[in-house]
Amino acid sequence: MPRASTPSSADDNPAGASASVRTRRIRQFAREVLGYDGFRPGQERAMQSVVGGRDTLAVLPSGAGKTAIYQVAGHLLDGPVVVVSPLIALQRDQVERLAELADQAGAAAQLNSTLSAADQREALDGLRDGTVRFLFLAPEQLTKPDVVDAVAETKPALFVVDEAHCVSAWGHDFRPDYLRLGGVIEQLGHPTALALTATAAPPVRAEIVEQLGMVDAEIVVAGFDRPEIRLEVDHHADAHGKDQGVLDRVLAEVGEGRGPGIVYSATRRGTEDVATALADRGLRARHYHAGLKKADREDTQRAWMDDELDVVVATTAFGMGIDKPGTRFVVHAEPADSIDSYYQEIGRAGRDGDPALAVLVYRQEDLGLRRFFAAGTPAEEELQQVAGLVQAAAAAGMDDGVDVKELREETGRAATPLARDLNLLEQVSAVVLDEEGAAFPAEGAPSPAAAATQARQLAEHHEKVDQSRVEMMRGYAETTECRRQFLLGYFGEQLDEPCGNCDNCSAGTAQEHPGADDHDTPFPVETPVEHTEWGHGVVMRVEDDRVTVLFDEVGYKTLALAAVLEHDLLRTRA
DNA sequence: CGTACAAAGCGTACGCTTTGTACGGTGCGGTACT
Repeated sequence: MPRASTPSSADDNPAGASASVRTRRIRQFAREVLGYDGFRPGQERAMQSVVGGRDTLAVLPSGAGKTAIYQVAGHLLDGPVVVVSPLIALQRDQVERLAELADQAGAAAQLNSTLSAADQREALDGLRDGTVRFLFLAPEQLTKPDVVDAVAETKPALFVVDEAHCVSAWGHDFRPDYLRLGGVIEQLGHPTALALTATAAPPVRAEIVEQLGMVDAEIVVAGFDRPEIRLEVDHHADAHGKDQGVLDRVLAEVGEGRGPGIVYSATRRGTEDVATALADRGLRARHYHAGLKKADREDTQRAWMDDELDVVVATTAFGMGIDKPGTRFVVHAEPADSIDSYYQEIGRAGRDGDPALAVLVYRQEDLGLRRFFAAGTPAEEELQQVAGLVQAAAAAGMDDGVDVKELREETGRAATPLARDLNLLEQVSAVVLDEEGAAFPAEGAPSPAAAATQARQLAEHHEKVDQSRVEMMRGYAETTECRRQFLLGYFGEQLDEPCGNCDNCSAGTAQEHPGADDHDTPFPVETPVEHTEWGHGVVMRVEDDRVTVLFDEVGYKTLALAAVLEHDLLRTRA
């Protein structure tokens, strides 16, 4: 693999080359190596940005060729490409796909715990000697100093975070190493950073940019609308009627030849019940969730891909990396935790471009579970106790720090909340966690009481935002306006006319309402505003009698326009 | 927050209602044990 060590001309160094030279080389690579005769929306702009050495966040739909964006960089830039990918299965798929192009684009390798120690060493050696151009790994790998050192030595040209919404969705509690990627990028000498995702609402985008420490980031957003997916919501008052409603919907779709499809349920138990009921009625149905044996999960996924199933009934465990273009419907037995999640889940239907259906079978009470998952700000006393124990251990000269196991013995509480407490304290710079997860007081750490206050405030902020995201999900379920206008508005995209392909448009309840350029609206979409109580925000959505604002501190709020005007609640910011 | 299932309460002997309580999702990596 040729790697120019000292670029001799602009042509050898695309990062320093003029935009027109970059354009020429990108197009040449796309045509000759990838076999493209054109680009998908946003794709070339993202390539330009990355090859020009600029940090980039690309929000592009699945199937829009996100992989090609870093392939081109791997080809045109001097240095390897590190790709952070959330699932080992995804890493494996990507390595296999790149292997087909290995001659021109350079070999790819993965680094994870399923490999033997020898294979892990081989991957890093390959990166070092230039035979490996693309290294795929999970964020957890980058908590190991020897991995970071080995990667840093190779002076990577590009640091890619694939499925970058995970930074926001999983970073806070579930997989906190996502929040440490910004530090890793710094340790690597800040190579160009590229974040890729299919769905991210404006606040999620902002968080990705912030957490990764992206500098002057170019944000490319394209192709959000999926007009081929029909949007419907079925309302039910009682639990039994809702269960029946789910079955009826699936039976009708499959019965009339409009399968296969996915049913999403919020609980593992739910997936089993629905799959059993559908199988009893003669459908080829299986359930899928993270509690099943690995072999069963793999076999269900294989059967799904091989057209052996009418329906998979699954929790959110089923999805990322599963791309079946002929999926005809996605039925939700419970609402998702946010419109971000919902849009990603229904986006698995109709990827072939043919008509598809997304139905939310809705009961208001089902939002309770989502509210529960969004809740859980720890008590300040609890945080203070943990911060105090970490400090006391250090003061007593315990060089190994304090780990969750010791905290469990000291406090008698469960490991999960303790790990969450430590992560919160880390985020407010009160403690530092080493690669083994042991906690030490941070340099210049605030007192345990002050740290606890800050950590509680941070958790409270996350909770408010998460709860407001649940509320937006409710808004989608209960709106009588055009559902597609609602969805796209949530992502900051305006659809000027009602879509004509949702239940509200069909029923005639979706009226045309004032858009962004309507001068009668006191607060047009995207107006920065200031609320007397909630502070800074941006108008996301305008209806006849109300306005939805996304506030920095408390997330989404829908306000009655009459009350806003009467009490002067909102002011336009310059 | 809401549900399911168990335990206790009711007021008169087994069947019903009320109260209590546990549980709910996503995956990496490493370790213990076959």
